[in-house]
Parts: sequence; structure tokens; C-alpha cells
Amino acid sequence: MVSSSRMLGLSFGLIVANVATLSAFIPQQNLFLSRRSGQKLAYEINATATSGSSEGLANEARTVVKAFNEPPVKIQSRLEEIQQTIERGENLTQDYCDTTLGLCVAAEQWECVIDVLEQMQKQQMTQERSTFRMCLQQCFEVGNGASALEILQAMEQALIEPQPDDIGLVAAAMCRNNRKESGWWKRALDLLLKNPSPDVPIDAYDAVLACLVDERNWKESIKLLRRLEQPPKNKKRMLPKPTLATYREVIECCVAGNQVEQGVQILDKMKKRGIKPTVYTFEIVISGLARKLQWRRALQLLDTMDEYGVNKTVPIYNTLISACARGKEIGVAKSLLARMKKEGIWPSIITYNSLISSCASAGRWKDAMNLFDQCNRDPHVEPDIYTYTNVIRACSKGKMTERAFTLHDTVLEKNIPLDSYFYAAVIEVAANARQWKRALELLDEMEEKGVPPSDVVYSLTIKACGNGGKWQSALNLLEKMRSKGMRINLITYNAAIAALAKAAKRSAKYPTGRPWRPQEPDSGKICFWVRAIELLDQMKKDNIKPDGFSFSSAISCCGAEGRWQEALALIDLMKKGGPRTQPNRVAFTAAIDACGRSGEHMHALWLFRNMTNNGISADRVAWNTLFHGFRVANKPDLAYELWGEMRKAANTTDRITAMPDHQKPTPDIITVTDVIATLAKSENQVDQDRVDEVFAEAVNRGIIFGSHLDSVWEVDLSGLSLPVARAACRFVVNRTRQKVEDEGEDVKDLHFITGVGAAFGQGQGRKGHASTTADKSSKSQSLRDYVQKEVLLGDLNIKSTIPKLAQGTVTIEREVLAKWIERRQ
DNA sequence: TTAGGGTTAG
Repeated sequence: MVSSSRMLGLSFGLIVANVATLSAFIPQQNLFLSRRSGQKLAYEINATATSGSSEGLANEARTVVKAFNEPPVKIQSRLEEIQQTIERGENLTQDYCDTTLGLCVAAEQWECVIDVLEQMQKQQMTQERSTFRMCLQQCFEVGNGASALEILQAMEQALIEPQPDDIGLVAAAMCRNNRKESGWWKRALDLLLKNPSPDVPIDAYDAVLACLVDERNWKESIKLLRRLEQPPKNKKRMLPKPTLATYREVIECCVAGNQVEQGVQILDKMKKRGIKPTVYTFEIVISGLARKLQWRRALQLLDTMDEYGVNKTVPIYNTLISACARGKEIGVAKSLLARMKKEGIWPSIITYNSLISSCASAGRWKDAMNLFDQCNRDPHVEPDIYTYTNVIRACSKGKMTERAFTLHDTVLEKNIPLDSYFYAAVIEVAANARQWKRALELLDEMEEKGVPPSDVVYSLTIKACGNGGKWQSALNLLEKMRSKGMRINLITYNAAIAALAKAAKRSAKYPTGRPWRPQEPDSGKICFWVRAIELLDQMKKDNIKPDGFSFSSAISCCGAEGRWQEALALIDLMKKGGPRTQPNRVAFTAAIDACGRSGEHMHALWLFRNMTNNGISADRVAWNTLFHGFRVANKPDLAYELWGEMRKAANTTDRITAMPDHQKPTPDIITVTDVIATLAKSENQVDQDRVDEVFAEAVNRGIIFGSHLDSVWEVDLSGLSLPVARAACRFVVNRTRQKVEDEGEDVKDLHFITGVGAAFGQGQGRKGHASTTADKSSKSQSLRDYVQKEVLLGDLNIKSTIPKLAQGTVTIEREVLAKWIERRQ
């Protein structure tokens, strides 16, 4: 009787706690809840809450209603079973009652708790230690830490001393609450430490550690491990010993907390303590290292696994291979493939896919193809959609357009399940091959096959349209996305603006060396710059912040249409934006170009200075763009001055060798071409002399003639523009004179290769120049004629002949050259 | 437990 009333006391306590929660919502009501009144109350709360009070109250009311729902079927049937047993006059077993009670407590079905307790009382059954234990067990099963804690309190009230197992159960139950509500681990740990015993199951501590993994709290986990490892000095052990699982949790915690190195150290510690890690333990650390691309360190662990005698697995190798692959260590990755095969661990399709993917992204398409062949020969694996996607990407890099399309057909034939990644790869091939029609067809095919196009697919299709000059289709695709209710993201918008920029440039047909005057917006022609700005507005409406890409493409639309003022305004807009839209090098360069092409060389120069003053160093493209502006505006003095400045920058910039080539502020053939063209146009003799000076410097730097400077008897002029070719001829004949006079070399035939078809339209001249459309062979012929007539006969007054067979080559015969040298003396 | 994507400037 006594213990029965104690148990009733416990259940009252729990119910009172619940009423307290409820009365927080309805303070005026103070109720003892019978099942019926509870339901009624819940109904009332729900009614008042949904009839217009706050959202928060409504939600809480719903929770309460849920709490008063009918007990789960499992409990109900158990209650019925108890009822029937008593009706039949049979005896209930303790265990059955304990379990039922536990289920009720865990489910917070307090009415049922009372029912069971009443039945137990009728049966003269008391609440044993087993009753409490079962309640705790059930609370643990469903992860009800709060009820478990209350049971623990009830035990104390009932003067039943909790055992280490009970403490462990409560703590573990509490930890299960941590996912929903952070902080439970701390309470659980407090409980464990307040009841120290080496007999508390280590699982309870492991449960705390698992919470710490979720919270990436590596510091706390290491602290706890230390506590478990070593009892305080000269004292006997008060906490359970850490096990393999404990160490694993701590390691996982370190890795989750981005402290992989800590994880490795703990792995070492395990060795000292004689605990053998499992494959899984290694996997956590290896994948952690892999994520940080520390493949070397990960490789060491592979050897450690051998030392421990832990079997390596395919996923371990795959993780490592992909780490190497992402770290651009394709050689190492391939050697790992060989190593695993040698060890009898057969590569899976994932292994091949990782490797092929890395080759594809590194542009090593030959390696990718090789691996694809290996994969096809390997009877253990079957290429899947990943494989084909990556091989197609490799083809794309290798410009093997047709091969990629054939692979696409193969996938369809093989009925391999398709996805949007696959189509993205194929469409990218079409985009790079300027096959906009095909890209659109592929998009249709996707829809036909029931593969929903992703935003990436749309971006790439838009890029394909842009590359094909189909800006209208690009904009249509944007509309299509919108009508489908897809959110158009930054990159997709950027692809569309880029499409406009490309179309603008294509239709611009810049004049060389002359200012370009704008079309007025209302002149009936399409204004790309207007559309680009419209898109920027659209982005704003969609709450998407344009970035450097968006702006620089819009600026180059302006540049192509002579809208230099609008370009300046966009730069200004960028400056006013957030840190992510601050004008970068590309945006500045595009604006410099816009001004420069419009003959606004001072604005171009101002932008250039403004850029460097803002801490953005000029790269080669920026310099060249400014030079081009000076050329358009016919400013030989400024061009020469800037040339000097650029040489200085090229000589003084630190760590220049560490820069990617295009970032270096060193002059290239384009720089030299623009500087020389600008100087050569001047009537001034000083400028004419500067042409030769600049040219000599260009040769010194290896910009012209490359490493073939020594073979002055055969000089390649192909790819040089007319003014540069003229300077080149002067330079070469003077050089030969030096060779003969100063160095005593014999005079030989001097050949100028002017190239067949290679002189104009490709190397020389900008995209969009009129020369690209001209017949190449006739152009190269003109360089040949130019060298012959204008330079040799005109400038240098050397009479030479054009051999019949060696088309494109102008030869000065040795006798002619010898006479010329003599005359010069 | 392990594998995949897109945008810019001379």
C-alpha cells in the first residue's frame, strides 16, 4: 500500500507539472485534469487560439491538443489487456505492468499512468526498482529526457537509490533531446558528473559525445575524453573507461569541428592505449583530411592502416582518390588506382568516376578517355550516368564535339537513367561548339524525356545562345524560366547579360584607330546596353544583387555601342553598392575600353588611375585597353609615356613569376602593336625613332621573334600587323648588317616569312575588326607585298625579288643585301 | 561510408 501511494504521489507530481505548463497559457484556470476535462480544456484552448490570437499561442495550443490526443494503440491495447486479465480473475505479471507503465510515462499519457497504477494497486502490486528501471528504459527508447528526469526524482522521493545504470539511462535519454533543443547534453553531463561511478555505462558518455559531434564542439569533447582517460592523481577511477566508440565519437567531433589534425592525434593516442581503430575510425579521419585536400597526410594514414592490420575498403580508396583528384594530383590518384588493384581491392564505378571527373576538370581529356576505356574493359563495373557525364565533359575540354554527341546517343541507346547533370554536360559541349540550335534541341529533349532542366542547364543553354549570337533566344529562355516559376539566379542572369554583350560586340564592327560614335537609343536599332540595364533592373526586382560579372558585361555592352558615359555611370553605381559589387579589374577594364573606343582617352586614363588608386593593380589586359584608347585618340606622346610606365611596372612588381600569366603587367604582342601603331602614325620624327626603340625592347623581352632571335637569316613576320612588320624589317636588316660588319658573318639570303593565311585576321587585329571577314590569303599576300614594296623598296630602299614558289616569303638575295650594307657604310 | 555542373575583359 505504502509504495503504491508513493507511486501515485509520483504520478500526481507529473500531472501537476503538466497543469503548470497549461496554466501558463490559461492562468485563470487551475485544474486537476481528468482525461475528459483535459480534452475539453485542450479543445477550448485550440478554439480560442485559432480564433485570432497570436500565431505562437496557436502553435502551443496545437501542441497541447496533441498531448491530449488518444493514447497510442499500443498503450490502449495493453490497458485493455490488463482490464481483461483482472476481469477474468487472473493475476497480472509485474513485468507486464512495469512495461505498460513505462510506455505510458514515456508517451506522457498521464491518465493512463493513473489507470495502470490503480490496477496495480487493486492487484496488491507494488512499485519495485524494476518499475522505475522500465520507465527509464522506455523514456530512453523514445528519447524523452524530461520524463526520465522526473522518474529519477520520483525514485529519490520513493527512497530508492538510483543505480549507475539508472543514471546512465537518464543521461542517454536526455541526450536524445539534444537534436531538438540544444543544451541537453550539458544537463546530461552534469548529471553524470554529479553521480560519478566507474559502473555508469560508457554509452551514456558516448551519447554526450554524439551531441557534441552534432554541435561541432570539439573542445568540450576532448575535455571529456581527458576526464574519462585519467582519474585524478592518486585517486581511484570514478568514471568508466573510454572504449573504441568513445574515441570514435571524439575523433568525429574533431573532424566535424574542422580540427582534423586533432583527430589524427587521437588516433595515435588509441594506439598507445591499445585500442584498435576500425575501418570506420580511419574513414572519418581520412575523409576529414580529404575534405581539406590534405591528401599527403591521408596517404600516411593508409600506411597506418596496414600497420594496424585494418582492412582497407573501396570507399577509403575512393575518398583518397577524389581528394587527390580535387587537389589536382592526378598522378597520385592514378597510382592509388594501381595500388588498390594490386591489393586485390577492386575499383568500383565510383573509383573510375572520381578519376575521370578529375581528368575532365583538369583538361586532361586523353587520360579521361583512357580511363573510360579501362572502365569499359573492366568486367566488375558498368559505366553509369556519372561516367558518361564526366567523359562528355572531358570531350568538351578536348574540343571533341562529335565524340561527345555520340556518347550522348550511346546513353540514350543504353537506356541509362538520365539526369540534368548529364544534359548540362552535353549542352555545354554544344555551347562551346557554338551550336545554339543543338543546345535548344537538347533542352527540348530533356523535357520530352521527363528530365526537369535545372537552373544550370538553363544557364548553359543561355550561354550557347549567347555564343551563337542568339541574344533573343537567350532572353526568351529567361522568360521561360520565369513562366515556369523558377527563380532566376545570379549566374543565369549573368549568362544572359553576357549574351547581350557578345551580340553587342558582334554587331559593333569597331573601326580601327578611330573613335566610335554611338547609336541613339531611339534610332530604331536594338540597343544592347539598354537591355543589359533592363536586366540589371529586373535583378533588383527579383532581389538579386548584381555582382562584378553582371556589371562588367553590362559595361561592355555600353562600350560596344559607344555609351561611355553610361559605362562611367555603371562604375559609379558599383562603387555605391555593397562590398561584393565594388568595381573589380574586369569592370574597370571594360569601362576603360568603353571610353577608349569612344575617343575619350582622358576618361580612360582617369579610370585607370582610379583603379590603381583603389588598390587594384593593372594587369596586362588593363594596360592594353588603355593603350588602345590612346591609339584611338591618336596620342603618341601619352602612349610612349605609358609604355615607359608599364616597363617600370613590369620590372618592379613583386612576385611577378607567381602570378598567372594574364595577370602580369608585362607587355605582350598586343601592347607592342598598339604602341607602335600609335607612334608610327605620327608625322613626328621623334615618334618614328621611338617605334624602333619600342620594337627593340619588345625583341629584348622575347615578345617578338620569341627565341628565334639568333637566326636572323630567316624571320617569321606572320601574325604581325603592318606597322610592326615594318619595324621588324628595319630591325632585322640592321641586325644582319651588324652580324656582317661587326661579327664578320657571311652574307646570306635573308628570308622574311609572311605566312600563308596566318598574317591577318587571327594573330593580328581584334575580334570584330573588318579584317576578319576579308579573304585571308589575299591579306597575307598584302603583307608580302607590303614588305616587298613599302618596306624594302620604300623604307630601306632594298631591291629584292619575290620567288615564284615560295609564296608568302619575301627574300632579299645575298648580293642585294651585300650591296645595301655597303651603301650604308 | 565514397563520385558530378554554370557566368566576365584587350
